[in-house]
Amino acid sequence: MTRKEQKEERRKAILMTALTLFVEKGYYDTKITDIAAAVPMSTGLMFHYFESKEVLLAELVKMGAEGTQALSSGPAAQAMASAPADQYLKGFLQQMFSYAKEQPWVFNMFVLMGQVRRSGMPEEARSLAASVNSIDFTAALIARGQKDGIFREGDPVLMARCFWASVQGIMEEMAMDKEMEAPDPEWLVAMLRK
Amino acid sequence: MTRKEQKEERRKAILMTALTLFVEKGYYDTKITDIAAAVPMSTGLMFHYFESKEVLLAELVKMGAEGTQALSSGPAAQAMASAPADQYLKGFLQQMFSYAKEQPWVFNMFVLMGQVRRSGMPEEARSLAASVNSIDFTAALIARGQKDGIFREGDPVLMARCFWASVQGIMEEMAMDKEMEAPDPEWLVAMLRK
DNA sequence: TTGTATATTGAATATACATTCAATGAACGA
DNA sequence: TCGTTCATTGAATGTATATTCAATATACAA
Repeated sequence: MTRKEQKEERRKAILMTALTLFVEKGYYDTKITDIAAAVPMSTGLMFHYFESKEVLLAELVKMGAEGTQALSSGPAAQAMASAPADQYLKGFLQQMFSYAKEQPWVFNMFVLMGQVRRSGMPEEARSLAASVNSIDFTAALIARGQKDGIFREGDPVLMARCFWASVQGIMEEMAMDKEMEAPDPEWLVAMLRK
Repeated sequence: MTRKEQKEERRKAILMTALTLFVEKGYYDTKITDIAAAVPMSTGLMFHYFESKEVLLAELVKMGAEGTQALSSGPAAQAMASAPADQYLKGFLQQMFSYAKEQPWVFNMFVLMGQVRRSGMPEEARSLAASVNSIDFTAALIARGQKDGIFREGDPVLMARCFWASVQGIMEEMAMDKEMEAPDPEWLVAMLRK
């Protein structure tokens, strides 16, 4: 393995460790030394890999943004084009909730993105996260569901915002209590149903 | 007005200012100087009224806890005993959402309580907020709704947690975007309906 | 093998804030 | 009116922790 690959690995290890801690304890409560100790590595070395804590967060958010981008253009987006709106959303949630245990980082990333977008966090990360827009996509989906007569009336954008805000709330709850069971995705989709 | 009353007034002003800022910018991003400037008052004077930032937060959380307590034992609780479960929950949400504009502090308090309970925050406040338990109350309500055949099957406790987590998510969204319209409470109650 | 670049460490430094404090002003009781 | 107590200020201090740095070890290339 080349030196560059090694470094890349190490960076990933730091990113994943930080992600976990940020979601578990919050950004401000997670000290650089906490991350370093968890990786593990010396405090000083952290700055060989990331120039600051803010940049580390921004990097995570960038990953999250790219992932989200990929999701809404990749094969999943194709599936959406064909599947009924309610089925698509249920499938998405099913996936995300099961990730909570199998691929915690995907789940944590989702939670972090939401947190960064909302609560007080460094501005760069904030605006990066805010630029990710799953609302328009979902609103379009909801509008289609309304045309098909399966979703209730109402402003699709507002409905989409409420839908994701609810998902966010539940995921944060799950993140803070690892024992908590996932909800039935149908409960959430029922918010939208006629 | 007596000296003591004056002091009490001033304390309340600080508490309300802090509440707003904590919800708008987050606890850690809100500096003592920000609160002082917003009240307005000198930085040093803050400590004449509250011995520390943590205590200030704890005080707010205590208020919130008492308020919640009052809610679940006061006249509202009586109403609940008689009203159908779905009607009760819808009424509660209706109230809370309309407070967002008329009595922002009630709304903000609700948001703050949820945030403190979850994300990384000083331990004293955390445990205070965690001690407030609206879950059991709601779970009982849901169980009754299930008996009456209006709510879907499922663990009432899990359903209650998901319900409040969703409400929390939506309220945080509303808190960060003051322009956002409130959802129709029915959307949320629909999570529970059969 | 040797020299150069990179990785690693932990202690030293810098900084951002919370908190303290000495001084001043305003109210209030005697 | 005078003295005592509380309110208020802004600058000084203390502290936590992010960040830097000089020193050392390790890998790699020639």
